[in-house]
Amino acid sequence: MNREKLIDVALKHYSKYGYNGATMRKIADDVGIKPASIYFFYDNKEALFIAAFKKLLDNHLNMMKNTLDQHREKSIDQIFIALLRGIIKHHKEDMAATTAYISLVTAPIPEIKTYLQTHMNTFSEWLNSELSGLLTESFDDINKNDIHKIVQQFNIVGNGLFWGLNVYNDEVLEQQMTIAEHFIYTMINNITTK
Amino acid sequence: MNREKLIDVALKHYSKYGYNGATMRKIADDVGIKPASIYFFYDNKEALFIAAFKKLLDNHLNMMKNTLDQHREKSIDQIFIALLRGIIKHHKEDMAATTAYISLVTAPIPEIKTYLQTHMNTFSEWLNSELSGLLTESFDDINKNDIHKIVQQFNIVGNGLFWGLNVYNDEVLEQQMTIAEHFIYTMINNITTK
Amino acid sequence: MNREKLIDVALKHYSKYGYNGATMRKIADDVGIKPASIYFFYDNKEALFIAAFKKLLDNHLNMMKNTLDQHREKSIDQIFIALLRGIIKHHKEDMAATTAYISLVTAPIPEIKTYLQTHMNTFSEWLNSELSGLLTESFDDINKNDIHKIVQQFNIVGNGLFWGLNVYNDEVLEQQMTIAEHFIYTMINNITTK
Amino acid sequence: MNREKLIDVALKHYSKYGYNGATMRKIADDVGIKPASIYFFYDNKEALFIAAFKKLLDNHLNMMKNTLDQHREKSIDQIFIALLRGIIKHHKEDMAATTAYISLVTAPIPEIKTYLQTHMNTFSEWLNSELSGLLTESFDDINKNDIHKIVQQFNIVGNGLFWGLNVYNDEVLEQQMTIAEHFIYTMINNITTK
DNA sequence: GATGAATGAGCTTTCATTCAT
DNA sequence: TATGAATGAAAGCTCATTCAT
Repeated sequence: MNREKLIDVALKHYSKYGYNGATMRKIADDVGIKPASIYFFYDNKEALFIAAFKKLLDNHLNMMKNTLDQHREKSIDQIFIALLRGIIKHHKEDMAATTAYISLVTAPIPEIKTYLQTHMNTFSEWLNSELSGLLTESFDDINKNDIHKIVQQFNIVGNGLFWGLNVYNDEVLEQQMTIAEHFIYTMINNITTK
Repeated sequence: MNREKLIDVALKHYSKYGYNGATMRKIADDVGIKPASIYFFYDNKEALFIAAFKKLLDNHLNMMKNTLDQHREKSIDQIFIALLRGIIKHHKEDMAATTAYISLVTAPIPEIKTYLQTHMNTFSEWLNSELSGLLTESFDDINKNDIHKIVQQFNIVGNGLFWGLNVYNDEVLEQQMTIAEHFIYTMINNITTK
Repeated sequence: MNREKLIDVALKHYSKYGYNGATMRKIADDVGIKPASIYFFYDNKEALFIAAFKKLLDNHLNMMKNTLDQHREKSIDQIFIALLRGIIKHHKEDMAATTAYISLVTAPIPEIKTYLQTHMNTFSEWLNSELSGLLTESFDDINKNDIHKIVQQFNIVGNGLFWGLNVYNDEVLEQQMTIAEHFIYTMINNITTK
Repeated sequence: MNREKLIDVALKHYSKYGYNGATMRKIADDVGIKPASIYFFYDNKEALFIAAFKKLLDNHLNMMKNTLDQHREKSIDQIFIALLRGIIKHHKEDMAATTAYISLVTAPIPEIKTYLQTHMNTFSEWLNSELSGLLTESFDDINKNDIHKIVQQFNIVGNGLFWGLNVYNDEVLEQQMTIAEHFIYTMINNITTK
């Protein structure tokens, strides 16, 4: 279907050329239609990209939710590690989406920035509450402060791996993933043995 | 001087609007000259931006070198922490440069990508060798493998803070910085007590 | 139709102002459309002019072919004279095309020069073979060498009249045409009475 | 000297790129000065080119005068042939000047066109009167009408060779030159044997 | 004599968008 | 649904020219 295809191609071009570099003509060419035809589906360029970014962020959120659901039955450290691996795998598999995602941070459309901000908050809150829930379930006597600290640690490591994705080659990235795993083990172990 | 001013304004506009969104006219307006005058200093748009990006990356490297030099006499954990704080402070103080830096990763000019790659390698190697040197000086019996591991851990945390810079508000960021400090202490402590 | 009209106007402006002096804006104005619209029909300025020059040279060739066909039944000297008169008439009637044609010799676009060279060869060969055929039909015992000589003489006179077209006024030109006629008669007579 | 060098380079660029294609910058580069410096020697672009064209046309006239003077003592047919050979040699030796000369016919500056017209008349009158003088000296009883006819014939052949210069290769051109010689002989012979 | 710096005007071209079909 | 044709606006860039030094 064209509506969907348009969004995918728009994202691809956005990740390659930026918002102003992604032109209606090139997108239309890539989809196999004429530029004028895009306007049947979307009112204008901005509307097309807002739809595209919405999908991008929704995908990101859904991926994390799915990853979490698939590993819910595992031990807490395995879940944390699975989430980290999920982040990396998801972004590696669709680097176009990943660079698009990064570019959003510097997007020139105000509405996009607002939308991104909202998404970030939603995502943070969701992750925070999910990880908190998991930790409470696993450790009876864990206090709120420790939970908060562990979640933040997870965020730092997750973000560190994510940015590394764009900066290092596969080999270095895998080394960092291994180190991150050890880090998770130590983190969880610290709670247990307290 | 106009040559220098042009570069700064170009970076500002790049960080705000991306490469294609940063127009010669707007840059010229901002500098206070006419668009045609830019071409007296730089052959074309690409040349201007390459010069700007070069300066951006050089600044980044110099900042890290200076930060390190200023804290060289301190204990190893204090140096690591100072570097992390230096990264954050430097990027916070010039967010325009920081978003420009991030955008470089998705820059549409091939020559830029190559230049960025080279810079990244230089930077990584420099950081790696400096940190390795510091660790060897501080701990007589530390082995190569452990050094490598610690450097990578530092990279993860540094990158995590860096990306957090663009995603979280000041409060959360400060929390993460505190956590990162604890992390550094633990890391160094682990070596000492081995 | 605009595609055709564009070509004609482009030629007119080329003959008046040269390649760099013929601007897309002025051509568009003359056709009655906006500059941007030209790009719907032709990829760029060069493509437009190449199309225009192609038509110019094709017209020239066709005109010569038609002139010849219209006079084929006449005596050989009358045919030769008709061709000369045809050349002059055709160029006089469309001086814009004629000056455009002359300018092609000094055109700054390499592709044009190549195309012109090819056309010139095609034209020369066609004229040579046609005139040779006519001469062989008219004179049983004429030898190859003489044919070649006569064709070359015709070329000299034709070119002489053509260049005179751009240099002399109508009166002088008509005198030269009369002289050229006498020249043709003498030339043909020489064969007959050999 | 720069004034002279400027003119030569200007002509070269005019012959290559046309009036609008010959830019002050490129000319300055070629001469080895800065564009602003041209304005010390010539008020503006038009003044520079008018000076250049003036020199071009003067050279042409002088060349013809010299050629004639060098061969004045020869027989009339040899003089005519020498003039034709002189035209070809002069133009072949400086094709840049030749194409510049041709381009003048289509020059976009009105003042140039007027100047060219004047030159053409001067040149025609000079050639006419010189050739008439030579013919009168050589043939006592030649009448005015015949003189006029012969001069015009010479013009046709001269112009034919000249245009051939731009259209044919060296081999064909030499063939045409030979034919032109025969033509001159016949022409002169016709008078003698009348 | 020469030029560094600057600019108004204008160039070719691209862009998002429109609208009748 | 889709597009051929068109366009206003603006892009990057070049040009001839000026002028203080």
